[in-house]
Amino acid sequence: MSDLPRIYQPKPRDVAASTDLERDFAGLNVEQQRAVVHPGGPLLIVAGAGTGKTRTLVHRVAHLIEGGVAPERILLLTFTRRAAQEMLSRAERLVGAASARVHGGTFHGTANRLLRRYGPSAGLPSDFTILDQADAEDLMQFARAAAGPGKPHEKRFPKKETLHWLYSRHVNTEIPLETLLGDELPAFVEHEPAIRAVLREYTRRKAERNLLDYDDLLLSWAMLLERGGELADRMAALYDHVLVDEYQDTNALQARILRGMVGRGGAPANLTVVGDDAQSIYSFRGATVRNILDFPRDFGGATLVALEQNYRSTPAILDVSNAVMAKASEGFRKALWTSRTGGERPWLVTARDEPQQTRFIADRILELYEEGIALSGMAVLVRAGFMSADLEIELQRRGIPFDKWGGLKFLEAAHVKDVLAFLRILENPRDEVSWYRILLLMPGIGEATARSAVEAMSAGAWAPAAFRHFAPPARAQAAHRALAALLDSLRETVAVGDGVGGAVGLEIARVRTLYDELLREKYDRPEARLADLDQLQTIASGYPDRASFLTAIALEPPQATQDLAQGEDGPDDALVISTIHSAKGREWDVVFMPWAVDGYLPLARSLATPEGAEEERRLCYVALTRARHQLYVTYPLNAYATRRGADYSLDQVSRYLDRDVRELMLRVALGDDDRPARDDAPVRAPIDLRALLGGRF
DNA sequence: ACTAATGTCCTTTTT
DNA sequence: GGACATTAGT
Repeated sequence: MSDLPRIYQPKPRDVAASTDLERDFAGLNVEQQRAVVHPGGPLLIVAGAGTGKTRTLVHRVAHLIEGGVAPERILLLTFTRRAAQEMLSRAERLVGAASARVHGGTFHGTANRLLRRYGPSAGLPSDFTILDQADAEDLMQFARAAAGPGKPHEKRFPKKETLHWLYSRHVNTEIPLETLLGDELPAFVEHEPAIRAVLREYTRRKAERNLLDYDDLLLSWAMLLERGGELADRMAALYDHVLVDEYQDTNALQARILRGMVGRGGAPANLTVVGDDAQSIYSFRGATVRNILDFPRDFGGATLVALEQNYRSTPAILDVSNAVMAKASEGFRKALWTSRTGGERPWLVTARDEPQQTRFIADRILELYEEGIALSGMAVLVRAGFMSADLEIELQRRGIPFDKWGGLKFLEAAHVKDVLAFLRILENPRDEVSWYRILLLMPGIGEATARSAVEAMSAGAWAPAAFRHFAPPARAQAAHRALAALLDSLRETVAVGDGVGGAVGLEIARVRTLYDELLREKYDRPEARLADLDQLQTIASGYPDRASFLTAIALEPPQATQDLAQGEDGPDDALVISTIHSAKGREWDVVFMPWAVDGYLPLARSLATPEGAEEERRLCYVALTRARHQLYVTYPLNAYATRRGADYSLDQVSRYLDRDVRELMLRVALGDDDRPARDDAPVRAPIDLRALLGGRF
């Protein structure tokens, strides 16, 4: 494509890197250049969608290295590890292999790395296990049972998910517990003492079992820095420059970490943050736009650069996006512009019902494909994972390959978690949650037997023998024997395969000699689940050892099949189906946005607060601005959401597509034959009925 | 006393 | 389809 920035193109070998760098630098606009050459001290780049934010960051990294900063003394914090990798590989084309030494990753991944190294001097053993959210909630369940209110729940007590949400929210936002309870969960205010007891118990159990949840990773990092002393100085001295992408989606805790990592001892805070308040969509995780808005205050003397020239989308798409944000209630007022011209108005397609909406999208994808647009150049963006179910079936039926991003169910599936539980107790025999999970799988072992088994092991210092010598009731004896034998054989596998690539895959194979049988009994159609386990095995074989596999799977879940597919089948051409959240920072030639109805976008649940509704608007904006050339927004006229008690109909076009927005779009109605009827000449209503009605008196 | 089977409600977004 | 509560069955 001719309008691709040069930086995307492979660098000819015989051209010196610096020549490339200079030539490309000239292709940046004035604001981008300012950001790139900013010497030091805090820098805030407010970058609208598609304004070359990534390109600017890449150049800044390259510029720093060219200027003599050692690559390993640069830290690049991004939202996903993949984003970091993409930037670093682009930087490599500018300054060569040196950029590979730049430290890049997510906040959580970086916390993990630093804590394994510096934690031991602060009483945190380096072999901690990381709990993902589901694990953390399971552990919360145990804490709830142990420290919660007495057996009969006289009054409703919060469930494990709610307790975990409360804990996480408190840690990430630093809002006091009592305030959170009063504002968000007033029904549980009276339980505050019991809730505190449960959270204490939760924390105690994590410490006792050497477990860290996602929040602990950040919290420990922050606290090590804030405690001061030699350890903090050494961590802060690791980096000369810190760059943070997607700053609008960071939270208060992450801001604390940054304050600790830069500008220690009066040195200039060499911190660059990039973000767009209009794309802040992670408040449910405690992110706050305040981080961006307060940046100049938090880091004195900050330089501000605003990028507003859009290089991604056609003016027609940009106009619609801008119109959606024009009605936003707060935020930096800015409008993206482009020097390009042309482009068709985005379509607003009205379908009769969901099946017709689905058929339209599938039809259109095939048409565009035949016109020469690769499937991988198209994406379908939805508010929530379940909204693409019908489309996925249709695509499968028609043989259109697709990758689904976000809402990855693979690692959450019960059978995958079951198998992982075996690996986890090998890695950390004190992992009570995994023990329970495994024990309850076995026929003849129920809750009571599992509990006494865990107690016996705890008494026996979690040694392998403690389980072997546990005496189960008669009905559970066969199960106990089989499980003990498997665990013993797994420990042998470890001894043999230690340090050998593929050892983890072998362990999984060994686990499956027992587990596959259980799976077959439990499900009528186990094939799909068995295939998942095959895939898990393949993924695991790529890791050098069990510990790194388990850590990777908690921090950076493989993006479904695609990480795998790239190594095996080569570059498959596949359509992308993604949640809007997971589409952040990406772009496609053609974007479809189905379900543009009130209730789904905005999602009904999010409307409880005005802030929630505003975030949904930004979500809509993020989706629209992913499109380069063509944008199709669709909605069905008749659809129903089945909800407890009152089913409600989804029959209103999304409130964010108000009249001003719709006038910028091409109205298309689908007929009974599915043929799109374009209304190419939308006229403003020639008569004003309101005025006529009112004029009678 | 314990496990297995049945019934009921709910289903956002992610490190 | 899954998590949780309840009931049936051993």
